[in-house]
Order: sequence, then C-alpha cells, then structure tokens
Amino acid sequence: MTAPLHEAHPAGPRRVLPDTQQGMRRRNLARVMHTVSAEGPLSRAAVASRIGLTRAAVSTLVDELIRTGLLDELGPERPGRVGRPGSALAVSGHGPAGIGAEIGVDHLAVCAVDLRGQVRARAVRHATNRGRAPEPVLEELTALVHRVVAEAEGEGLWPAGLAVAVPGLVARDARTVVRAPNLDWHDTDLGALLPADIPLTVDNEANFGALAELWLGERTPEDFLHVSAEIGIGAAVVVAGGLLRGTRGFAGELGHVPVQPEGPACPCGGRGCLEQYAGEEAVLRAAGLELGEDRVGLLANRAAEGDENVRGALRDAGTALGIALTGAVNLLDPESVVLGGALAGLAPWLLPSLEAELDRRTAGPACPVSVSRLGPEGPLLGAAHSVVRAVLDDPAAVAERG
Amino acid sequence: MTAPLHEAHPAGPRRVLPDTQQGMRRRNLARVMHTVSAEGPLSRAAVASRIGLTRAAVSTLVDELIRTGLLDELGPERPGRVGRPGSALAVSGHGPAGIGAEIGVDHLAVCAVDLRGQVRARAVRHATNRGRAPEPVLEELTALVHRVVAEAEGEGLWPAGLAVAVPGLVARDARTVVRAPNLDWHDTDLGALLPADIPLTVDNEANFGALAELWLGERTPEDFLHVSAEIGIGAAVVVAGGLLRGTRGFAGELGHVPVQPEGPACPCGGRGCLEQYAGEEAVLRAAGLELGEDRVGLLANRAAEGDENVRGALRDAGTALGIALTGAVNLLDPESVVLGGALAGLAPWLLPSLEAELDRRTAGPACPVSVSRLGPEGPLLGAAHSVVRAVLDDPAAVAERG
DNA sequence: CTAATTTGTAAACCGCCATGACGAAATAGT
DNA sequence: ACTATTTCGTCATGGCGGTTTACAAATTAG
Repeated sequence: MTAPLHEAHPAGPRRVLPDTQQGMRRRNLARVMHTVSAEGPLSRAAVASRIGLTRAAVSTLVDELIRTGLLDELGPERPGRVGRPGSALAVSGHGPAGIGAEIGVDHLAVCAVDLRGQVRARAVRHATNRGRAPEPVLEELTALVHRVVAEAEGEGLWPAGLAVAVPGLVARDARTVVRAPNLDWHDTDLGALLPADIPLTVDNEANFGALAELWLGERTPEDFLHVSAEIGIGAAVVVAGGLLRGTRGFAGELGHVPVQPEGPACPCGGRGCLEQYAGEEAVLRAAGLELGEDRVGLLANRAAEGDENVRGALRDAGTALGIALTGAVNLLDPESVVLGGALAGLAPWLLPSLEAELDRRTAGPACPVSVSRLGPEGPLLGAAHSVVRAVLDDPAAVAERG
Repeated sequence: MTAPLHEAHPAGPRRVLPDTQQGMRRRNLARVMHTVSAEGPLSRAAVASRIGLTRAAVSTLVDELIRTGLLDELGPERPGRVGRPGSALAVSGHGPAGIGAEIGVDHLAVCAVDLRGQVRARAVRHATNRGRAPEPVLEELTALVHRVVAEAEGEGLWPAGLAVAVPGLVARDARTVVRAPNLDWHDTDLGALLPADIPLTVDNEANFGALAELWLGERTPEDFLHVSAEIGIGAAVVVAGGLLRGTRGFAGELGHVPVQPEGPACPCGGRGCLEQYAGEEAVLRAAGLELGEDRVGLLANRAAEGDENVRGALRDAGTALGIALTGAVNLLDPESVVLGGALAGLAPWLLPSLEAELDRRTAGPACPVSVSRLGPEGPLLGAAHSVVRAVLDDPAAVAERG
C-alpha cells in the first residue's frame, strides 16, 4: 500500500501525513534527506543541530536511510577544528533516479537524474511532432525512456518515477493532456500510452521550467514569477517555494492579460491580449518574417545580425510584456521576475524596453528581472528533478520499493 | 516561554512546529479544536473518525482541552441511531476571546468574539480621524478596547489577543503602519500606543476583510480574489485558505494595474492605472460630484435615485475593474471573485459592466463574481476572528496563559 | 428480554525522541 | 610526550503519545 509517490497538482488542502508517530518519523526522515541534499556532505551532528533533533535521534534516522540506500557514508571528515571529526554523509549516487521526459514540438528528450541532482543518462530525438498523432509519438518516447532507464540501471540506479513535460494544458489528474495546440492533441491520456511500471506524472512544460528555476537556479528566491513562451505566454507563479496552480490548474495565463483594452481581437474572445503583441506569431509578423520551423532561433539570429525590423518588433514585445508584468507584479509582489524558455534567448532585445516599462510604472524600487540560466533545458531538468524532490519529500515511501 | 500567539504575516517558510512528540501533541490538539469548531457539536468518536486518530487518543486530547477550558461537554447526544449515544463536545463559550479593532477614516470600532464565533461585546465611536495624529486616536481606541474587554470579562471571557485593522500599508512586523494616506500616518508603531498586556497584531483592513470572507462567508472557496476599495483599490489574494502577501507584504495592489497603457498619469508613476478609472476620486469626478464626507454613501444614494451621471460613472468603473480583473483571473485562476468593502454597496451598478467585460475576455466559463455579505463589517470581524483562529491553531499556547 | 451496535475508558504495548553517560578521535596547552 | 579539552557517534534508560485490546455503559432491533 504505497502512497502516491508524488503529486504534480498538490492544489487541494495540502496533503498532510497523519499526525502519528509513524508520520513524525517519515517527516523527520525527509528533513534529514533535504538537509543533507541541500548542504552537501554533513556529519550526523551537523544535521542534528540544523533540524533541531538530538544526535541520537538523527543517528537512528541516518542508519535507516543508509540501510535503504538513500544515504552514503563517505567516511571521516577532514579534521579542521578541535574534537573528533564527524563522518560525512551524502545523498546516495545509486538507488532511485528521477526520469524526466519532454515532448517538444520538434524533439523528444529523456534524462535520468540521481538523488544528487546529477544527470546520469540522456537521450534526444529530433523530429517534428507538430500534428502527429499521440500513439506513434509516445511509442518513440517509450523507446527513449527504456534506453535511458537501461543506461541508468547499468550505473546502479532504478527509476523511481517518470515525469513528462508537455507543451499544453494538463488536467489535474496529472495524466491527461487537455489541449496541446501545437501538437493538436486533445484529451489524451498519456498514462495509457507510456510504461506502466514506473509511476507517472504529466505537467505543463512551463511549470516544470519554473520548478527547475526554483530548484536549480543560482539564487532564485522562494517567490517569483517565471515567464516563458512556448505555447502562448505562460507565467508560472511560485509562492513560498511552491507552484500556484489555480482552481482548474489554469493559473499563469499571462498571454491573455489585456494590454490594450481595445486592441486587436484575440481567439480567446478578448481584445488586445498580451499575445497579440508579444506572442510568437505577432512578433514574427511585426518583424516581417515568414512562419517556419525554429522560428525563435530565426528571430534571435536576425536580431543578433542587427536587423532593425526584428529588433523593433522585439522592443515592442518587451514593452507589451512590461505592461502585463506591471499588473502581475502589483498583484503578487514577487521577489523577482525570471525570463525563461524561448524568452531567455531573446532577452538581450526584450529586456531594455521591458524593464523600462516596469520601472516607469512602479512607485518604489522596481521588481528585478533576470534571465534563466537554464533556458531550453529547464522543463526536462525540472521534470526529472520533480521525481527526485518527491523522493526527498518522503524517503520512507521509496524505501518500501527499493 | 510562550510562542508568539499568532502571526499576521506568515510569509516566510511557514513556521512548522518542531517534529517531536510535543509538537505532534500540539498539532493534534489543534486538529481537535478545528474539527469541533467547524462541524458543530461532535462526540469523541466522531472527532476520532474525522481526524484519523483512535477514540482513546482523542479522549486524552479532549480531556486536556476541557481541563484548560477550551472545550465544553454538552452532555449526551439525542440518540437517533443504534448504539450508545455519544457525549456532545462544543467549543467553549467562555475562556479566550479575540478582540478586534478597526481604525476607519470616520470611526473607531472594537468587538470581542468568543471561540464559537459569536460577537459578545462591541463599541463604536464615530468621529473623523482624517489627518488626526496617531496619539489621540489610539488613546480613544484604547479606551474602547478597555470597555469591550471589561464587558467581555463580565461574561467570563478573557482577551487572548488584539488585532487592529487599519486603512493603510502595514510592515511585516505586524505592528508598524508604514503609510496610511487617509489618516496621514507614516511609520507609526502602534505597539507603543496600545495596551501592552494583550498580544497585538496590526494588518491592513482589506486583508482582514478577505479573511472574514474566507472564514465567515456562506460558501466561500479556498481560492478567491477579494476586491475592496477603501484606500485605493486592493485585491486580497487567497490561495489554499491563506492570504498571499508578497515579498514585501505589498501583494494585492490592484489599483495600479494598467488598464489603458497610455491613459492619464497616476501618482504612482504609471499611466492609466485602474485607480484612474475606478478609484474613489475618479468616479466622483466622472459623476460630477463634490468631494466630501461619506462619499461612497453619496454615490450609492444618487445611483439608487436614478442619477444617470452617477450610474454612468459607475458603469465605466465596472468596465475598468473588469479589464483589470481579467488579467488577475487569467494569472491566478481563482474559484471566484468577491466584491467587498465599499464596492459591495455599489455592486448593483458596478456588476453588470464588470461581468460583461470579464465574460467577453475569458475563453471558457467565466469566473463567477459575487458580492460580500459582510460588507463594511468585514474588517472588524476578520480582525477578531484572526485571534480566534490563532487560538484554534495552537490551543496549547493559550492554555499556558488561561 | 436478548442480540447487536456504538461510545467512552482503562491497561498493556510499541515506537519515537530526549537525556545522560561513555568511548573514540581530534586539537591545545604544558 | 602527555594531559586536558572538545566534539562525535552510540548505548541504555526514560518519558511521552498513539495504538491495541478488552470491557462496561447505553442505546436500538427483533
């Protein structure tokens, strides 16, 4: 009777482990894992002082984690201070691994990440998925997953879960793709078409991208706005280190925030939505370019070459983004705004006008805008890491399977 | 060594009781209190089945809560089903009480609410506070507090905390008023000027209004947007049953969301902010009315009388609100939007255009908009109830003082 | 009037962390 | 070198909290 390994949509009243001694133990195991994971090799005593338990208690927790293969004893620490040196503990590089997968418009990618956060195996396949039926695409993805899992198993890892990033809206069951316009998929249950022997989670690629930024970013705060543009323009809202999903899971639709109340009509029914100014098509049109494959790369190239039409189009898009973000920043007071996904590559030409607009419209100190270091890698890494986080969050659950 | 009774700004990594047996006990005491409070008189067995503990465990918890006077044993339940009838438990009507206070622009109000949520004492004083110095105002408020506390004590209650709602921005220490434009207060530490023998919390009235809606509303969801207009136009964002405060505590500034990017200049530095269209002054000007006392009441009266200028102004304000809320709804996907505070009284004339705008701009089913039942009572009740909730959240802390 | 059902309590038990003491392994001082 | 000091990890003991099991009390069903 294993509890669900992890929940991609923890939006309900957050699931709280029952407050019994077993739950307490489980939470303390999790705290040990998180502490060791976050602060590198640590002795038992160091862990104890950080989480507020006694050394004796931590010892029993660590013993259990070592027995189940989630923690490794590295041996005595280099003695620098007085007193007996501790024995360094580190998160295990064997044992469970998170399998992340990404279904892009023109590629499939899979990777395996160990508990230490290292990518240990990966596989990519370039091919246009635009308009292809789900079955053949997922068949190919399954093959990639099997290849990556096999490679990971060769290194002593086993798959603790599979998380799939898709370019579209995902239902709250974390399995069904409600709508993926660029793939032309509707109400597709990925669970039926992917390996059944690995616990599955499906989520929007923008969400996974934001989580990657949260978990892997240099100095990413616990409250920020992650803006990306893959399908439409999405803003993932991260509050207190968690993703805000909204009642129906549709939170973050920055693309349809009104920018000019009487601007051009938008398929959504509104007028002057951000997407009409900063969406992919709108920018290409304003830049006088044709539609085609890898349109973002094209924009970046032309802008880098100095094409004034393209630069102007991006400047205007930045201004529109700035207006929409002003509203979002006023409403949420985040610590920062991060440009991710395709926007990261276009940042040099978007940022000046975006920041100018944001500064101009904000009274006090403006909200800092930064660019994601992860860029297009974000969603894939975020997916894999979401599985790893789930293991850290409840090591006892995974120990039952190991 | 009593922990702070309650935190109005729990924005940091939410304080978690240490995961030790004592913490477990405290949390279970809290769960019993919440369950009994929420679901009316309940037997020990009923409580046990709801929170997932055994009857024996609940018995000891209940015993402790009865001993400390937080729970009352009402006696045997009316036997309707087979089996021995349980003994009904109810939250105590004696013991700790929450003292709520409100500093309005033209009144002061204080009330005492018992753990059952009943208002047991209240005092109001009408007088213009606009521009008055903090000292005399708080002196008067202190007198009202003393009167209400005395009245409550006459009924066997004692003050567990004092929560003050102010029409302005409050620092994250929950004591200092950073800026209250209508009072003309700046960086005023209310803690130094209010009774020191009762734990104090200060917060924005819009926040308390939203919390009142959350706790007292008919069928208020756990995720909603509460819009009110007292100072400026504020939107409290409630997510998962908690208030979203933002990094600096400034979240919810709906008033400065851009509605017309090149509209009239706003003191905030921006252009075309919502406040320029739906703010108090803007609406009065559009309606062709003078500024004066009770301006909202005036608007409501004229509108009710059929004044077309006023109705038109309110219609336009509703449209502007609809545009701004479209952005907010897209970003947050709340379950509903609630109009509270002064807006509640003007709802009949605001709603049609507001909803029309929201519907028009939203693709799927539009987000339902409702009007607060509490109206101007919200902030005061929310303040008092915040103290009550704090007691329910950690009954062990209050037992130490009882 | 008996059987069945449900409630509340008491006693024994188990699990978890705290406490205090101890040996081990390093440094600091003489 | 040798001892005192400091810190680490572990062990035995104990307290505390919820569970298990059993049982008496109070009701309904037949």
